[in-house]
Amino acid sequence: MQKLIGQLLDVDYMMVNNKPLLRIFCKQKDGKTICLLYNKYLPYFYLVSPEENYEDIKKNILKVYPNLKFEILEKFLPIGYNKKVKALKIIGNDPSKIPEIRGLAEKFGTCYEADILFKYRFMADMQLRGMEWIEADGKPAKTNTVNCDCFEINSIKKIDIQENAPLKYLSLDIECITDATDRMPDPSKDPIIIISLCFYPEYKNKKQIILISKRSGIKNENIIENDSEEKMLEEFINIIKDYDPDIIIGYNINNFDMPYLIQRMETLNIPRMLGRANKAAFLKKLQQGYSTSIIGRVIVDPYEIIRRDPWLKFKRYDLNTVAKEMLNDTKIDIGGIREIKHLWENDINKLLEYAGKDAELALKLIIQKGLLDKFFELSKISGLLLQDIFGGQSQRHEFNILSEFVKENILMPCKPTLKRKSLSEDELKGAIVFEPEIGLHNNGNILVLDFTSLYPSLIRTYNICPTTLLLTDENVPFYESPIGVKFVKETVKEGVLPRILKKLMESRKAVRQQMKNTTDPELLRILDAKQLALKDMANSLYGYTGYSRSRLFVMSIANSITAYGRENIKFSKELVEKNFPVKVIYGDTDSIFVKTNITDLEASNELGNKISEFVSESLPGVLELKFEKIFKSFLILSKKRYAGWSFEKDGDKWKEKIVMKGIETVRRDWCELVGKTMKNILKIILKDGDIKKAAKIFRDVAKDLAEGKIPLEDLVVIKSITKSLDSYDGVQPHVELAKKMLERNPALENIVGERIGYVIIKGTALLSKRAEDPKYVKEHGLEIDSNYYIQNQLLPPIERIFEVCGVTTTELLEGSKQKSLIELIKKSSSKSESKNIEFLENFDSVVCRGCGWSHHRPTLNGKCYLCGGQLAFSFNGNISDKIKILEN
DNA sequence: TATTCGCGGGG
DNA sequence: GTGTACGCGAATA
Repeated sequence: MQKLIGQLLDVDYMMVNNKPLLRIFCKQKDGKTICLLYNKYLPYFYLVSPEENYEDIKKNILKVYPNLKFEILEKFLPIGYNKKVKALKIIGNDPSKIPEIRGLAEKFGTCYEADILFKYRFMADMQLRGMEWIEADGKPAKTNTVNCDCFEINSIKKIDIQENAPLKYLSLDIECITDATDRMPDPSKDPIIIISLCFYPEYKNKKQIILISKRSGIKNENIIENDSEEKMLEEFINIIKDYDPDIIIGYNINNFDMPYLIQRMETLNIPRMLGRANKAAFLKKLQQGYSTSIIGRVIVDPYEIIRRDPWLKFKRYDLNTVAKEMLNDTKIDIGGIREIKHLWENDINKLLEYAGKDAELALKLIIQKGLLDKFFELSKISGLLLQDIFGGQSQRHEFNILSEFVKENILMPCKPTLKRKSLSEDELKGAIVFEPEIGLHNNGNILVLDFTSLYPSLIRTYNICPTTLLLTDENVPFYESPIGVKFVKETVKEGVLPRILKKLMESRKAVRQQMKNTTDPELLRILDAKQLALKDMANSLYGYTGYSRSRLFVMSIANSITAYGRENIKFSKELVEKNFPVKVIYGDTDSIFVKTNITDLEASNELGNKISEFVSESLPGVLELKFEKIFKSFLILSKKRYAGWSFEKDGDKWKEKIVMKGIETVRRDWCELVGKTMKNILKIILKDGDIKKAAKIFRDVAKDLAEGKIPLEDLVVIKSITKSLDSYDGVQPHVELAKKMLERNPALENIVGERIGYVIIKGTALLSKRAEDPKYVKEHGLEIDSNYYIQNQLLPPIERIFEVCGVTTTELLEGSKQKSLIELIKKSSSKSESKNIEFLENFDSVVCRGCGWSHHRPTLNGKCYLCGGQLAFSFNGNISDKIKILEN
């Protein structure tokens, strides 16, 4: 017997002699992988029915499944306080037979925990967690089913070790060739020609190896030539086995490289032995996309991580853009994807360079940017295995809660079988958003105060949990939510959710404290990832209670949380306004914006702290209203859309910046000019408070546009051709341009998948037909349609900003020295809204004379899209006489 | 205004 | 494998 210590990487099982044998893959401190084998654990679930029925039920089930075992245990139901029941534990042998047995059992009562994955069933019962350390007693075992040292173990338990074992990372990228011109390559026909691999740490002193499927006499020790695609794939499998990575990385690997590799191996009849056990890599087609599992390894897709990270906002998420933004590095330019075939035949070195760089970039993103740090921590905090942490948040909470329920003898419900849309009649009522005082506020600082993690704090304060829900009249102290739902007080029984949150929030506090006491950058990075993971988990638990497919979905609980939230924020608003010479001009969910009559930063800071202290003292439980920052000027357009010039104290210095919420400056369908101009204008309005100057900036841009002084690059809009050109139904500018370009240069041949950048040029044709290639525009000296750029690109996002500052669109455009501009707009017949420019100040909405519908802005043809009736201007509810303008 | 639809990344 | 996405803009009624 020996003591084994390792970090938990993966768990699976195999059937041996009709019993499951668990295989627990762990990483030792020195980086060596071991596999622990455990055969003393069987699958089971619970059935709840009146106790007197259990003997009959057993007999009935045994008739069909004679090998099952039973126990009757005392348990608590998950929903409702103190609901004791006798539950029938049904113990099976083969985990994969459980769904079938459940089907039968469901005839006799309600099943619990009948859809917990076997590996998680085991982990929850043993209180094990993904990426946490375990200690086991075992002796060496021999098996040919696993590719690392194995031990047969008798016991296993979690132990506390902070550090992480060193992991091995392999990044890969494949290249294919196809004859098809209008689709992606097809693994049943089109070969893989290159597999490029990048290692971290190095493999046999190499950072990189590139495999190719033919011999062309390249002399390079990092290139391995093969006689055929089959041989190349076999070599690939050998390298995986030999290097034995823990993490496999690739850009969009989940939805391209992995599914392609696996399907290709299937097509060519190559055993897909990529994992640490004798089990083929497993590919599953989902509704949309794929999921691949490889025993003992984790597949990591930087594309998915980056796209889902709210802090990483880019215009596009292709590897080139992301690498440029995050690494200041780029892909190798081979002049379009259809060049691959040409390079494969004529310039293989260039192609190898290209493939090599792609794998390298994907690896760099993960390693240099520490993208996995947070996920290691999330795995530890939620208990999920690392490979499952990239899915949704609901699974993270589910396992965490299950582990707690196991400790407290509470049954976990099965996932609700999702019926139709309306599971219940009442809906989730959301948070409160105060009606904002629209416009520019710059005559008195605005203080922003936030409830620190509002929903988690509410759950803790009022002991909100399915397990504390008071369903019957009992003589115990309770909290009653504003919608009349009762939860027993923590003095009676602390809820599971409040306890989980307490743990999450208190460890976050501790981690942040620890961060203040360290300067080691490596440690700081890990600690920051940890506190972020803790914050994520705490903040998303509320969402889980209101998620209709949650195992613990109770609408009245989710509604109680938001109701408490509304109550507390309203209470705070009134308290602040009653006790201080201020006015709350806006608030959303967990924040209030307090307008003061002072402009001094230090004085504002003092007042902010005073308000925070005063309100927090009056708030119940762990609720706290924190003073967050000061806005020297604040521009609010509508609910959830504002910009401000913020000041935050950092030590004894003030840090200032422009913050924006709900106001976008980057959008796929906008050219660069739009964002640039917007930022510029907002800066001037907020910092200088000079609206006239801002308006002048706008007019200058308009003027420069008309005079052709704006660089073409700032006017380009880029869109992709996603399918063959004739399969597009409507007319879209980039599609029309692609057609044109093809006509001019038939050698382009395949344009599908290409990104087309276009500008709109002057002319009388339909807008879409006037899309043109910027290069062509330069070469032929064509004139861009400045009117289009003003009306369709600049004006829509910017006019609202000026409008709330009291500048009408008329004024905005009139001051322009380019008098003809207005004329131009008036005459332009394609856009009726342009014709209204002159009269904008005379109406506040556009109403249909037929159905009375109030439109936000005039429609293109001047007719109501609901009933086809004529539109008319309306001011203060009165329909204007100037209908003629529309009809002209 | 509500609701559905389709797409992203990759070769 | 006792399972499986999501969020958003555009189009449509």
